[in-house]
Amino acid sequence: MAALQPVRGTHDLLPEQFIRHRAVEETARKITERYGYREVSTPIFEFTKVFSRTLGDTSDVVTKEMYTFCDRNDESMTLRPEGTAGIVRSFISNGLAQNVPVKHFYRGAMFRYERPQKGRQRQFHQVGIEIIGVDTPQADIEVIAAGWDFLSEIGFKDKVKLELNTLGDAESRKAYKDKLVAYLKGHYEQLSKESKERLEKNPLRILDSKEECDKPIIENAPSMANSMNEDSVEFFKEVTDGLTAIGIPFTLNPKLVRGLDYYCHTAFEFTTTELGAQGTVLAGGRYNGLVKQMGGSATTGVGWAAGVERLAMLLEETPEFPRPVTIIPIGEEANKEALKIAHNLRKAGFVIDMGYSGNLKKRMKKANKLNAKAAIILGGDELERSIAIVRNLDNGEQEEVSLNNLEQKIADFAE
RNA sequence: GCGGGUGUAGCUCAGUCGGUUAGAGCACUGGUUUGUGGUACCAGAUGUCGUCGGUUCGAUCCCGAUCAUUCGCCCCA
Repeated sequence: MAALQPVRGTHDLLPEQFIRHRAVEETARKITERYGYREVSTPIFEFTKVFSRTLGDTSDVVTKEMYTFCDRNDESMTLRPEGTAGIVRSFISNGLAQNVPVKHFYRGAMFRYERPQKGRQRQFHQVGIEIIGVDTPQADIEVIAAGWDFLSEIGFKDKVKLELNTLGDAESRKAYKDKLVAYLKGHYEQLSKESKERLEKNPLRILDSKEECDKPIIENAPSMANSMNEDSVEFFKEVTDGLTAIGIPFTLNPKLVRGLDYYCHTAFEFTTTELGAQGTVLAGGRYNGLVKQMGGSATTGVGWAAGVERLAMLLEETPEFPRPVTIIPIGEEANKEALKIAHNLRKAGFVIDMGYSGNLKKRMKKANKLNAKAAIILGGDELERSIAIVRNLDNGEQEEVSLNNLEQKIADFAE
């Protein structure tokens, strides 16, 4: 029993599920392509240090959620828990600093050892984009706009809400962090157990706490905005002005922070209330220090990632599979002929299904279940006369068609 | 990693206050219709009642563990 179960937190994607995933991924690819993002694929595993170095050694992702193993050469490898680190590594490995700005789209499986629940698997899929090498707020605006267009295109315009914040540049961020920690230490005893831990690891996260006892403390905490230096304020203003100019609605959320250490300046999150606790559907931000931190020359980046499973769940309708035309041969001779006919029709671009077994009735049923548009019935009698019966399965009308005209006839069903 | 719920047919779920042949709907198979689907009617098949252990004369039902799933915390896409 146990051996035949999929590993905890992993799932098979059968056709009905997969077609939803594909709709999400393809929409993302198509829309971001309009913005000039080109698809790339980086390995599903990397040297462990690619992630440990970049995600921050205190983040939960690195400390307890990575699938890390030693290969036969005793090198530490890790299944990627997110996409940005791999994209940045490939940016450096391939010397793409020559080609900035680099605009890449990616999709694929990510792995995190977490406790599974709705919208949270151990193997899950993300689509994402990164633009590397543009320092100005235009890139932030473009990236957010691409995300917004993508979500609108799959029909979630009214289901998601864009929240926005700025973490400021390194200087502002450090200044704020110091101020916040000093403040929180003054209220240490009243903090929740979780927040006491966070105070060491990632104090900004406390702003996001849902613990009741933390809330009044957070209310009166020094605000991030007051610690922003002039450059950071100006940068963020350009981002918000730009979004307003192109009509993308957003709400400012000064408590919005990022889980991974490499983010600065713009942080944004598209959330929904329809998925329970896992409401974040697409999130990202700017990461100015990341490329350098990984060993490249100082280059800035912005990007986002979206959870494919979460978006697929939000999809109201399952997209339709292409409707086939089913060929139903009866008898040995017809079987042989059907093989050729099917082959030719497929080469001509039609979706052709073949009824392989059972009597005519069974095969008709099967054709109907596959939502076939038509059935081509080919028996001994028909074969002798070089015709086939073409039956329209939507209205039940059928007619005899010469084998020579079959392709033309099937073309009538194309629409 | 922590706390709660759930686990019975392929799916959705009922049920047994612990008692010997465990049910329904949908789906499936066959038939009414021997070369014509969708509708209708008739008939049929299907379960180690998640797994392991305990209590008991007897456990699918009670207890424990375990696995999975789900909700929340945590974290995050």
